[in-house]
Amino acid sequence: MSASKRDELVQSALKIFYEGGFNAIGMDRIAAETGVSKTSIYKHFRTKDDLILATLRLRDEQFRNWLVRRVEVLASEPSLRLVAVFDALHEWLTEPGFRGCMFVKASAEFQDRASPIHAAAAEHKRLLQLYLEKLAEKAGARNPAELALHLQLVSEGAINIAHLNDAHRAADAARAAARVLINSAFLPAATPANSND
Amino acid sequence: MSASKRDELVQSALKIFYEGGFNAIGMDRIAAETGVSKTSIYKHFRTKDDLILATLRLRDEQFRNWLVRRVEVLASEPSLRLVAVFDALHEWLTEPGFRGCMFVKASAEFQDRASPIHAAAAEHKRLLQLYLEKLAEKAGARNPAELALHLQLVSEGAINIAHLNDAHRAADAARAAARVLINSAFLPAATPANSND
DNA sequence: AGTCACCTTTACCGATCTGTACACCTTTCG
DNA sequence: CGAAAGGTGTACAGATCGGTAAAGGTGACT
Repeated sequence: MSASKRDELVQSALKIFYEGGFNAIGMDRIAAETGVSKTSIYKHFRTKDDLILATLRLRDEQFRNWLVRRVEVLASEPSLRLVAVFDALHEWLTEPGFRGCMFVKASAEFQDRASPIHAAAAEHKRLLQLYLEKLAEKAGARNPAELALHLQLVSEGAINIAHLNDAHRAADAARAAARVLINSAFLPAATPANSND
Repeated sequence: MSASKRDELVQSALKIFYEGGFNAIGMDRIAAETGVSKTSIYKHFRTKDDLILATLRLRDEQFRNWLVRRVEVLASEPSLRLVAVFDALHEWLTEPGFRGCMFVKASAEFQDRASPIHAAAAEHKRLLQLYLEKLAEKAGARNPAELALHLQLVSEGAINIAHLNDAHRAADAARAAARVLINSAFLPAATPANSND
């Protein structure tokens, strides 16, 4: 009972924070829109930051699960899954309710590096990078860690630009740029991308 | 007098907002840290949003000027200037005071598409894209608009990841990924990146 | 010297913020 | 049927939010 109620609360809070921002949304609004009284909310979470952390944990879990499963469905061969990541990304960016990355927003509103919220956002990005790295590894990339980071830069950029300008254009461009980077990472060291001066 | 005082105020507010966030910083704090009384601030700006808009305009001007001049110094040939953009970016990302992109933060805290602040952030990104497009055009890229967008995705992603994780790694990776994308954009259509299904 | 325009300080407004005290109601168990 | 227990809404506290009114200072120009 209490556990599932709590999950519902976090799920609702997630949506409200995502659409309205963390600082801009007050606990009164959370209580009003979730139907859970403020007193009860503070029974489950000692502070607002704790509630925000819980929503971020849920978001991290939901998003990564969604991405992994979507990629599994879209492509079965390891070499194709890297591209499939950007097909899944395309789907997300062009969704009607798309409002940017929740963790980017969280890190924008809680800049203090000591804040657990900032740390949670950083951790989410690290986990995504790790996922890409594993995909690149299975696909047999020359340098999986490097390719993963390159792809993450493109995907993060696409998320931001999609939020500010044309989402379709950004999503298409991300897919195209990713293809170029992926191809280059499998070529027999034709273009040494990491040549320093 | 009034004009330069105003500029000083905006300059100081820019720094304070950049380090503390827009919603988190109150006007009392702006008044206290700038030494300008709240009454005087509201003589120059009717609302807090107006002050924020002024800081964003200043930031846009300063950043684009800095980037253009830095690229001019770092490379004289058009074909090399595209790479130089990422050398300049590297310098910025690894600065001690780097705290992410101010416009990303602004758009994160003011998500409403009707907000002039959101629009200002979008405009900034559009202007940067235009600058990259002009560079790509002068360098003789096959598809300047597409290359510019690809490079912007990488650069935006690097700004975000640098803010959350290792800045040096992100900056290096951005430079490497940019080189790959630039090289590919000058090859005689060997890898058609924009091939749709 | 006197006047005027501007800037500052101080105090304040109503609204909203996070977080809490307390009385109430429901549920469960004896 | 009654009583202990725990979740519920109301109402509130203390602080801070954006924004303003009014009075006191300060300097420049005539």
